[in-house]
Amino acid sequence: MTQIITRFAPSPTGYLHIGSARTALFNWLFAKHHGGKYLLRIEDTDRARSTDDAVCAIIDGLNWLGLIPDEEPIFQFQRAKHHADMALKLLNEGKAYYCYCTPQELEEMREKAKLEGKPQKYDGRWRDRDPKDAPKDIKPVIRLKAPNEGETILYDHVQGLINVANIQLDDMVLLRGDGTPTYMLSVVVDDFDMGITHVIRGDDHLTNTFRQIQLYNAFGWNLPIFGHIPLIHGQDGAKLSKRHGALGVEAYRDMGILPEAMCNYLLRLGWGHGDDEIINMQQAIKWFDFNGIGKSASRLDMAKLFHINHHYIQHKSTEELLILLEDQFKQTDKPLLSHEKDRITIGIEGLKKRAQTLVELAENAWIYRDIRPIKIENEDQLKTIADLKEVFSDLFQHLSSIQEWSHPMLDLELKLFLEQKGLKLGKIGPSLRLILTSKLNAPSIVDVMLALGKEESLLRLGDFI
RNA sequence: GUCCCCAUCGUCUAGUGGCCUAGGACGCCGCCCUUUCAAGGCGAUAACACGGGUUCGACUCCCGUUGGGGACGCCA
Repeated sequence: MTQIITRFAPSPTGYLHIGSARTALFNWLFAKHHGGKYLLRIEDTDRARSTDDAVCAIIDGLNWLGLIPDEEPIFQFQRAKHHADMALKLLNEGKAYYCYCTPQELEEMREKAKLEGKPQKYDGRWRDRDPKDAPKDIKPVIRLKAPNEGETILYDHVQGLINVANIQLDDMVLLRGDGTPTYMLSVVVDDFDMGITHVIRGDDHLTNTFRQIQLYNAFGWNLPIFGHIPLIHGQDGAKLSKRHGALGVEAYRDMGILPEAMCNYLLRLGWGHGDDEIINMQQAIKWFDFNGIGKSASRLDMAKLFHINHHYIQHKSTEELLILLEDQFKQTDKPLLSHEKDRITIGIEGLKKRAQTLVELAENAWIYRDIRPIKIENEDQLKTIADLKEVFSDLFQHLSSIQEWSHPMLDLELKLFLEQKGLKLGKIGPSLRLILTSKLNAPSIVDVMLALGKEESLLRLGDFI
């Protein structure tokens, strides 16, 4: 049995698109599931649009998700010479021909076809024409002499059996006028040379596949197995675009999404395994296969992504979370100090259950950083605090006398204090929380005091009496 | 316009002819817990696009309609 080899083949014209990321994930999982190899090929044959930045962005994105290829990436453009030779080979074998059409002619052809209600395609006018008729001033392209009757059949492992009448497919360009190979040619030659056994890619390539099959046939090569996965749409069901929100995976990383949450979410978008929702990568490798892939397009749902992210945050260890937090804070101008880390370590439980993203976690964690004196802008809040000044002064004394700064003790002493004063926590709670954290919404007061420690708690309280 | 694909709660999905009074998850709503915000617990609402067949029996198979999507480049 031959080893299974899959590939992810993005064109480096921008960030790693969220849909592409899922394609990469599926290829990676499929390969791992079958004990095969997953390769990366950068399709940079469009020299005008390909950039090094995009290559970096894509590789960064894949690394972030943990989708590391099993071999060094292949850059398609470096193989252009070989691709061109393969086109020439077909030409010599009479399976391809020179076409001298101008772009204008092609344009007219399409216009005409549209008006007549015919498929928009090249009409093959140079297919059997004598090259002696060739205009001298035009650099010809090489086109495949594709069959113009019968049909091309694809057994797609996701979509099932599909066939297209060859009359619908025109003689595609293999080599451009400037001698560079087109995508269609490069893909087929590379997939063949790389020994790709399974081509898993987006639905948008489905029609290309029929042309590519014709090329495989012209070369006399065996077909790989194809699986075309449905596209990801925006909330409104239309093709995912900028107005639907973030497209690049790096934007999700910047939002504070965990890579494992991203993978889990992407995995469940278009693939299912019974009622399972939270699936780690080990489990996914065990379960992933064509049969779980759905046939219909799915919509991106941020709420669910956030929910899954929340789940993964809850299950991170304190150590891991602290590293992630340090990372978050590196992006601000105040790196995390060691005593701040100590406070956060104590308060982490209260923080993380309130965070759906790392960004939120970091924002919430600010209450445990050095932010004295606490700034409160709201006049009403300041007034309420001022009105309670005596109570807080007494509370300061009360807390100062506590020897054991522990959760049960603080809980007890706070209750005791309120009882003595004949107060409900509702009366002073909001103000106290403001004094300690500057926020109206935060973890419980006892948790906050515990994490801050006695000294800092009293200092913050002292600032307001 | 031509060709191709798709169609279960708002969303992601389970369901492969009888296990379906259609299951789970997210969201939404309600209740409980609660010093706030969360988290958590409990509960509710909610779907087989439509019309024909096939069959003893269709969410499941077939055909059509409608709706949605994709592809029609010397882009990838």
